[in-house]
Formats: sequence, C-alpha cells, structure tokens
Amino acid sequence: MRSRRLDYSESTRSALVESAVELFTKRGYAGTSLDEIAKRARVTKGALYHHFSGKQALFEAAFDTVESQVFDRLETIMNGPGSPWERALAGLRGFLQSCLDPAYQRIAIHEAPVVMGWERWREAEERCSFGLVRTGIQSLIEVGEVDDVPVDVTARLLFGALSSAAIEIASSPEPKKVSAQVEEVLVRLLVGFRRISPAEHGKAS
Amino acid sequence: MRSRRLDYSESTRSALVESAVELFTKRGYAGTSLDEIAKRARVTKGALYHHFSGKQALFEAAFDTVESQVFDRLETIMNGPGSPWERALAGLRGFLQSCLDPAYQRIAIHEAPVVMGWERWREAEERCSFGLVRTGIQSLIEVGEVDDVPVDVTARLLFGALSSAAIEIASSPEPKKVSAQVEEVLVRLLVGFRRISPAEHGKAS
DNA sequence: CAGCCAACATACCATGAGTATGAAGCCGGA
DNA sequence: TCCGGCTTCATACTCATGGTATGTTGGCTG
Repeated sequence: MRSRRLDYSESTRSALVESAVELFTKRGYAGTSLDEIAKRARVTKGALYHHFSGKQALFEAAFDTVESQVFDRLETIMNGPGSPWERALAGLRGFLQSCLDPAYQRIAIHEAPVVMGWERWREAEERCSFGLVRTGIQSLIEVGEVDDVPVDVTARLLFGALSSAAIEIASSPEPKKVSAQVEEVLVRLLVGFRRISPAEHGKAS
Repeated sequence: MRSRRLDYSESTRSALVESAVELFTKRGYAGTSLDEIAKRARVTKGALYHHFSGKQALFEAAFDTVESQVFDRLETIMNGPGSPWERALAGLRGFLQSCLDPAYQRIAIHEAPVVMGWERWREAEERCSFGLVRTGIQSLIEVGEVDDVPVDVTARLLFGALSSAAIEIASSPEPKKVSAQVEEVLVRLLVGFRRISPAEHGKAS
C-alpha cells in the first residue's frame, strides 16, 4: 500500500515544479529567486533543496514538464491518421500552436539552451519535439515524398525556423495574420522539397 | 585638440568591452563576474561602473562590437558585385562563416535574446545581420527572382534556420561536412522559391 | 511504543551586483 | 603658475540570493 508520506512528498514536489514553471515563465530564470518559488509553493527553501539538487535541477524539471506536454500532443498528431504528408503539415501547425504557450516558449525555446547549456538542451530535444520533426522528415523521405536531403541538418534548419517563427507570432500584435503568413511560407517551402507533381499540392494543403 | 584624458578614458572603456567579450564568450553572462572583467582590463569595478550603468549595459556594448564586426563584413558582400541572386548566396555563406566565431555565436545568437530580452534583441538585429537578410530577400523579390512572399516572416524563418544551422556546424565534430550539407539544403530551399527556369540554377549556384 | 528516518524548517555563509564616498590628476582661467 | 572644478577612477561598503549545515517533527516499522 502506498505510503501517506509519499503522497505528501510527491505533492510538494509537483507544487514546486508548478511554481517554478509559472515564475520562470513570467520573470525568467535569472529573474526569479528560489525563495520566491518556495514561497509560492507554500514551503521553504529547505524543502526545495530536499527535492532538487539546486536551481538548475529545478529548471530542468520545469523544462521536462512543459516539454512533455507539447510532446504528447504532437506525438498523437504525428502518429494519427492520414498520409505522411498530411501528418507533417498537421504536426507543423500543432507545433506552431504549442509555441504560443508562454511557458513552452520562454522555458523550452528561449532559456533552456542558455540555462542548461546547448549540448544538454539538444540532447533533451532529441527525445522530444525536435525528435518528432526529425522522424517526420525521415518518414517523408522514406515514402518518397521528399528528395533525399540530409535528415539531421534539414531537421535542425526546420526546427530553428519554426522556433523563430513561433516567437515572432507570439510577440506580434496580430498573431493570426503572422501565423497565416508563416504557414504560407512554410508550406511553400516544403512544397519546394517535394518530388511529386504540382497537381498533388491542392490535395495536400 | 583632443584631450589627453579622453584618450585614456576611451582606452579603458574599450579594454573593458574587450575583456567582457572574451569572458562572456568563455563562461557566459551569468558565469562571469564584474570583478573578473574589471581585473582582466586592469581596472576596478569603480571604473566599470563609471563607464557603464551596469552588467547589462556592458553586455550590450560587447554585443554591439561583435555584431558590428559581422555586419561590416556581410554588408560589403551584399553590396558587392554580382547579381542579387549571387550576392544572396555569397551573403549566406558569409553569415555561416561568421557564426563560426565563438564570440558572435554565444553573445549575439545565444545569450543576447535572454540577457537583453527578445524585443530589444530583435530591435538591435533589425539594424544588423537580420536586417541584411531582410533586405536581401526584399531585393530578390523586387528583381523578380523570387515569388512575392511575406518579407518579414520569410526573413525571420531564414534567420532562425541560419542561426540554428550555424550552431549545429560549430558544435559538430566535422564542421566542414555539416557546413556543406547546410549549404546544400539551403540552396535547395532557395531554389524552391525561385521563379526562373531550372536552366539558370547551374549558373547561380 | 521506541527509535529511526524521510520530509521538511531555520539559521547561517559566500559570492557577486550595485552604491556611496573618497582620492588623484587633467583642464581652463586668473 | 596656481587654483578650483570636474572627470576618471579606487575603496569600502550594503544587500540580495544561491547554497549549506543543522535542527525538528511526524509517520512507519520492528
């Protein structure tokens, strides 16, 4: 039988992470103090340091939560129905949508590479959103929809473009308009990579 | 006649900026202390705070120097000889080359958006590298080489892709190979945007 | 129910950004 | 040439904050 203490423990831990996500999103990593995070979770710094080895570790926990949320969502899209091409387009829209979440944007896209270090961030992303972009391109190539381009590099380029675009969208006064433009350009871009005859385009997009 | 004091003053100021560039590049913004920067410039924190209002201001000064270096280089390329298409490709290579500089990479690309805030970074980039990408695309459209895509968004996408690619290149064990792949994919991408007949491709690339 | 240990709280230390004040030397004017 | 002022910097602090060391409480286990 599950111990009562473990329930409590896990509860405070998740409260800390949740608090961290909110505050890191609002004021950034450097701008938020551990006392503040602990206070918002209604515990003290002692509890925080019991559950996490330090500020970085807490940030990575926050990163994991926001990242996994987006990942779950995109995974269902990418493994959903439709042709690889359609799923790729749907995934693209899904990613742009996800990037509108302030938490994902600031924590996972903006600050994570700086706070965690680029190498570690890259590693984590490999198993998450970036990994999906990668496999998406991979499958498009395998099915023959797209020419045989270097997968890693192409995925990196696309991911970078998507991230920038997402921030542009979020910080724009007219997100809807910019979002539509981004989609237009991206589709145009992907179509440029296609092998299939132009007759297919209307059907896919 | 130029005062002697002004010479001294400017000298220490530039020494501080130079020191800041080196240390920020090596250990990042959060990882370097002002005492360290001042010590390397053979002055004390008092001098530092006389010339700059704080750590952020010093960072922005460092940002400006590395950014302007790259800008100067790219500007001569973009305003150089050749067709808009050729100059665009040359500028592209120039940018990738510039991104291999650790200082530009860490300060201007990685940390600046976080330290300065994305809005301010965007503003600064508008007048620098990003501005060049923008005007490059603009002129390609005007000449009729490229379809009439939304300039702002396309520039943002391309710039994001380029930045990511540059980091990928720099942190790769085989930079040459990755760099070549990036160029391949990018050219492929730009060609997808072209209107002109495929016969022109060989000449341009 | 005894005592042990996880789960915290409290009190402390060290570092580093920012500030207040002081000294030193260049510059212009008498 | 000498003097007042002002720029340029140095020294000595304060304060916020990440991290640590130690104390305390309450559930669980034999």
